[in-house]
Amino acid sequence: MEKLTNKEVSKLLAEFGDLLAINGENEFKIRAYNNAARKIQSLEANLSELIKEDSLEDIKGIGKGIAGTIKEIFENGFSQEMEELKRELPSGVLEMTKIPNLGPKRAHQLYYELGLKSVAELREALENNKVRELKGFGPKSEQKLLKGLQNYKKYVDRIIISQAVEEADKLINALKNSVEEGIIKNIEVCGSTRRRKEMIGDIDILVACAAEDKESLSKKITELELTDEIIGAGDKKVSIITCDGLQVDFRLVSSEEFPSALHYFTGSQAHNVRMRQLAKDHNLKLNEYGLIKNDDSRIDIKSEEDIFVHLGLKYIIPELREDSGEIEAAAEDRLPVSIEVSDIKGDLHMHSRYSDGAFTIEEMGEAARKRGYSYIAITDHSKSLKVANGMSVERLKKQLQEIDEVNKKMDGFRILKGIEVDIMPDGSLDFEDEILSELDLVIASVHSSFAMTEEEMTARIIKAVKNTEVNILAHPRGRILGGRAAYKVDMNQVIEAALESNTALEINSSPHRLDLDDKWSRRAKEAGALLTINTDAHHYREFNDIKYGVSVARRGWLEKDDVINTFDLDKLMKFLRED
DNA sequence: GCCGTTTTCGGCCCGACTGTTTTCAGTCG
Repeated sequence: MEKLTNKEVSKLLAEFGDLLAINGENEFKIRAYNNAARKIQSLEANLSELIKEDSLEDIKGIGKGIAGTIKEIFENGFSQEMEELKRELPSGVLEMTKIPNLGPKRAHQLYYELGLKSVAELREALENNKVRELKGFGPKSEQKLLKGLQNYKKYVDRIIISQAVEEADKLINALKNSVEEGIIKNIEVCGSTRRRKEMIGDIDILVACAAEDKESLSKKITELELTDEIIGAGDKKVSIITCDGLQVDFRLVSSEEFPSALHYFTGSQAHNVRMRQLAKDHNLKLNEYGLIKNDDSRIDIKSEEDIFVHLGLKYIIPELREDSGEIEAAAEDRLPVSIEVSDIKGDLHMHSRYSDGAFTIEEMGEAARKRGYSYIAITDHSKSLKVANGMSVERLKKQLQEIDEVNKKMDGFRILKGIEVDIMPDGSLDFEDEILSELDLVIASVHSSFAMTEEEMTARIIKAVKNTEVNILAHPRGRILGGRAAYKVDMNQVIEAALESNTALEINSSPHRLDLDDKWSRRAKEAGALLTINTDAHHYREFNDIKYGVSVARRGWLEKDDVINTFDLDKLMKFLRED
C-alpha cells in the first residue's frame, strides 16, 4: 500500500478531532487530537520511520491512544473508531463546520435536532426559517449562515508569502493614509506573514493607538476601499474580507501593550501555548496585554525581547516560533545565529537573454553589483529545455567569451561562468562532462518527466548529484506552490549523496517555489550538507526575492556558514573546485 | 487523550466579538 505522508495523517487526526467535537466529546480530548495533528504536521522526521522505531510516544502530546490510532491508520489506511464515527455522522455534517460561524456544537444541533445531513439541506432549512427556532439561533444567525453559505467556498484558500507581504503593505498604507498623522503610533503585520511561512491563510495586522482613537480607527478600517465585507468590528478587534477574498484581522492596542500584543499576535498558536505555560510556571500570566503578576501588577515590557528574558529565554526570532524545539533551545542558549539577507555575498542562479532571461549578462551583473554583491553566476538553460530557449554548445561558448569581456569592465566584482543543465530521465546531464569542466559552476535540475516512481526519480537525481562536475542541485523537489506538487523523491538519500559528493542543495528563493522548504533545509543542515540560497532571477527585479529564500533558511535553523554564497569569492571558488 | 522538580488524578492558554441572552455559549484565532 502507498505510504501515507505526515500531512495526510495530520489531516486525518484533525478530522478525527472535528468528528469528536460534533459528537460532543470532552473538549480536552478534542484538543489532544488537534494538538497531535499540529505536531505531526510540523514534524521533521518521516512518520513511517518513527513507527518502525516505535518512538511515536516520544513526541510530546502523543500518548498511547493516539500513537495506536496513527499506527492503525498506517497499517490499514483507516482507524476503526473513526470509521464508526463517520457511520454515525454523514459527511455533510463535517462539511457544515467549514461554514463561517458554524462550529461543531451548532453542527451537532442542526443534525440531531433538525436532522440536517448536508449543506444543501441546511440551506433549505435556513430559507424556510426552520433554523431560527432552535435554541441559541435567531434571525441574525440565520442571515449570517445564509451569507456564509454563499461565500464559504469562494474565499481564497491560501496565498503565497510574497502576495501576503504585498497585500499587508497595501492595507497598512491605506490605513495610514486614511487617518491624520500621529493617530497610528505603531503598525506591524503579524501572524504567519511575520513568521514568513510559505503559504498564508489570513493576514494579521497590529495597530497601536491612543484609547480615545480606537473607535474611530476601527470604523476607518471597515470603511477602507479594500474592505469588501465586515466579519466583526469592536474597538479592540476588527475582522474583514478584502476585495481579493482574503481575511484580515486587525487588533488595536495601546503603545504600552504593543510589544506583548506583537508577540501574541505573531504566534504560532503552538508557540504561544508553550510560552503561556512557561509564564504560569514562573507564577505569571502572559496575554496580549502584558506579563502580569499574581497581584495583577504588570511587569514593565519595552520590547518583545523583554518577554523572553523575563521567562528565562533568549530572544527567539519570529521565523522560529513554531514550537519545534526553539523554546528548549532558547532556555539552554543554543539557538542558531540565524542567517540574514546581508550575509549573502552573491547570487548563483540566474538567467540572461542567452536563454529565457530578460536582460544581458552585463545588465544583470551591473544590477547585482549595485545591490552590493561581490559575485554572481550566470546559469542559462541547456539545450534540451527548448521552451526556455536552451543553449547549444556553440552559444554556450559564445556566452563564455562574453562573460570574460564583461568581467574586464567590472572592478571588484566577478561574474562566474555557470549553467543550469537539465537532468535527463536516465540521470545523465544535457552536456558532456568535458564542456561542463570548462565552467566555474554547474547547476543541475529536473525540468521534465516528473511522473516517475520514487525509486526511479531518486536514482536519477542521485546520479546527477554524484557527477563531479555538478556543484548545485537546484529546486530539488520541483514543486510549484499552489500549482504542482513535488515529484516523488527520497530526499534523505539525496541529502546523503549531496553530502558525500560535496554538492550544495539549493533553496530556490522564488516565492512560487521556496524549494527546498524550511523542514528539508533543517534536515539537510543536520545531516551536515551545505546549502545555497539563490533567486533563479529572469529579471534583475527578482534579485529582491532573495529575502524569501533567506526566510526559509531562517525557518530551517540555518546559520551563515551553512550557505555557500555567504562565502567570500576565494572560499567559494575553493568549494567549487573540490570534487 | 495527554501529562507530571509539589501530582498517576485533576488539571489542560487566553481573550474578543456576536447573538441570544439577562449572565452566557459558541466560534474564532
